[in-house]
Amino acid sequence: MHDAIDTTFSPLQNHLLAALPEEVQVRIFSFLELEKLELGQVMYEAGGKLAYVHFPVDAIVSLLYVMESGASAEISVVGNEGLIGVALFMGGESTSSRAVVQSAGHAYRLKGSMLTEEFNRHGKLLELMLRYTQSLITQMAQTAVCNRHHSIDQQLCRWLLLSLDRLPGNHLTMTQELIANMLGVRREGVTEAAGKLQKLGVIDYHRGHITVLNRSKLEELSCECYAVVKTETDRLLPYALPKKSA
Amino acid sequence: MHDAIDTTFSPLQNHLLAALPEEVQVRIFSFLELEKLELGQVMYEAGGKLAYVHFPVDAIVSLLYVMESGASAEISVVGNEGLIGVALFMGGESTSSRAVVQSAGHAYRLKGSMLTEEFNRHGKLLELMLRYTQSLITQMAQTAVCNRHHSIDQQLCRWLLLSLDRLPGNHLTMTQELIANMLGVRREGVTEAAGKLQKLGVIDYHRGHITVLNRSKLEELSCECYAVVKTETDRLLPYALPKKSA
DNA sequence: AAAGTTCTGTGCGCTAGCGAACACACTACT
DNA sequence: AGTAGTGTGTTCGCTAGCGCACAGAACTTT
Repeated sequence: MHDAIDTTFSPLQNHLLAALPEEVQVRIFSFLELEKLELGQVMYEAGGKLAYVHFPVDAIVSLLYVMESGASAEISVVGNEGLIGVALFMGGESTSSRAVVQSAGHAYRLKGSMLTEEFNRHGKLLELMLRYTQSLITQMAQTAVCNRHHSIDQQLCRWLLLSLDRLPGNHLTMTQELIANMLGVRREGVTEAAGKLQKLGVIDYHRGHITVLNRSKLEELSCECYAVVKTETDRLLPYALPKKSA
Repeated sequence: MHDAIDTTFSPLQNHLLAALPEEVQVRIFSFLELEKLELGQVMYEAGGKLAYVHFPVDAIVSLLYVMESGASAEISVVGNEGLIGVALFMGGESTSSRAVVQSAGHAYRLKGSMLTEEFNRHGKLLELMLRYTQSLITQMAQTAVCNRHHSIDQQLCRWLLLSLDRLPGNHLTMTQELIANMLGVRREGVTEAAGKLQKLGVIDYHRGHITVLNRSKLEELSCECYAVVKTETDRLLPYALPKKSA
C-alpha cells in the first residue's frame, strides 16, 4: 500500500504454506510457480484432470457446481487460507465442480507429483491438507443448508463476509450478475437485497464495486451460516488467525 | 432371507472394509466390534468428540445439519458403501454435523486410535478413506445445488434412489415426516410429492412403508443429481459395484 | 460528442413452497 | 369395543423468489 514490497509475492502469504514446518517449506518452495489469476478464469472444469494444486495469495476462487440447465451454485470459496485442487491428493484426480476465479490475483502452484512425493516423505503436509479439506467440507455442508432455509438477503450477507475475509481491505469488485451466479439466484434478487443493504448504510455499491461500510451490522444481518463456518475453520486451522498482516 | 446365514454379519459386507488388501484386513478385523444401530439413534452430535469410526453393514445413517431454528437438512447419506466419522482421520476430531440412523441395522466400529496406527503402518487404508471422503464431498456439493434448484418432487426421487442403493430389496421404512426432515421441507410437501408418485404407480406407500415398484421410472423423474452422485461414486470407488451379493 | 456496451433499478404476473388448522385414516393397546 | 396415538391427506391464504420486459445510468470505444 505504501511501499514496493506489497507488490512482491511470497508463498508465505498463503496460510497453508505458511503453516508448514520449515523443513517442508525448504523442500517445497523451490518447486512453486507463481501464476496470475484473471477474473473469470476457469482453473479447472468439471471432470477435467488436475495436474497442479494452487495456493492463492491474493485471489479468490469459487468452486461452482453447474447443472445441466446451466444453472449454477457456488459450493465454496477459496482464498489465501486454502488451496484449489483437493481432488488431487484425495485420490480422485478430478472433481465434478468447476473452479472459477472470482477475484483476480495471484497464486502459487505445485505439481501434483511433487505433492504426493512429499506426502510419502513426511506426514505433516498431508495432515494439514486434510484439516483444510475438512473445513472445506464444513463450508459445503453449511452452504447446502443455507440454500434450503435462508433468504437471499441473509445469504448475500454471508457471502459478502466470506469474501471479505479473503481479501485485504473492505472493498470487492463484483457485479450483481456474478453474485447471483454464485448464490444460484436471479440477478434481480441480488439487486433488491443489495439495495436494502445500501439503504441501511451497510455497503456502498456502484457498478461492480462494493465497499463494506459497517461490517458488524453485516454480521448481524447475516444468517448463522457465516459464523458457523468461520468458527469451525478457525478451530481446524488456528494458524490462519491474523486476517491481515499488520 | 431364506437361510440362517443372512442373520450373521461379516465386516466384508461393508464395501470399504472389503476393498482393503488382505494383510490390512488381517490386522484390523480382530479389533472391529459389531454394534446395533437403532432407528433414530444419534451416533454423534455436532461438536462432540469422536472415538470410533463406524462401518455400516445393513444400516443407513444420515448426516444432518441442524440450524439454530431447529430446521435441518440432510447433507449426505451413508450406507454399507461408506463409513461414519471421516472427521476422525481428517484430523478435526469433531464435525458440525449430526449423524442419525435413518434405517436400523448393524455396523462395525473401530477405535480411532487403531485407525491412525494403521495409517502409519501402511498407506492403503488412508488412501481408501480419502477416496471415500471425496465421494462424500461430491454428494454434499450436489445436495447444496439440488436444494437450490430442484423441486421437492425431483428431490424426493433422488432421495429414494440414494436410500434404495444402500438397502437390500426395494422397500424402505420411513415416514413422510422423517423424509421431510431429511430434505429440509414441510411434511405436506412430501405428502404431495409422494402422492404423485403413488398415483403414477412408481411407489406404493403405506404408513411408513415405501415399496418402489418402478425404479427406472423413478430415475427418470429424478433430477440429474442422483446420476451425478452415483456416477462419481462409482468412479471413485469402483470396487463397490455389486449392489447386492447374489 | 455519439454510439455502443455493461451494469443496475423497477414493475409486472406467476408459482412453489410455507404455515397453520383440521379431518380422516390405520394401528395398538387396554 | 373403546380409546389414544400416530401417520396421511387436504384446504387456504400468504410470501419469496422466478421469468420477463424494459428503462435509465454509467462507463468504453470510436
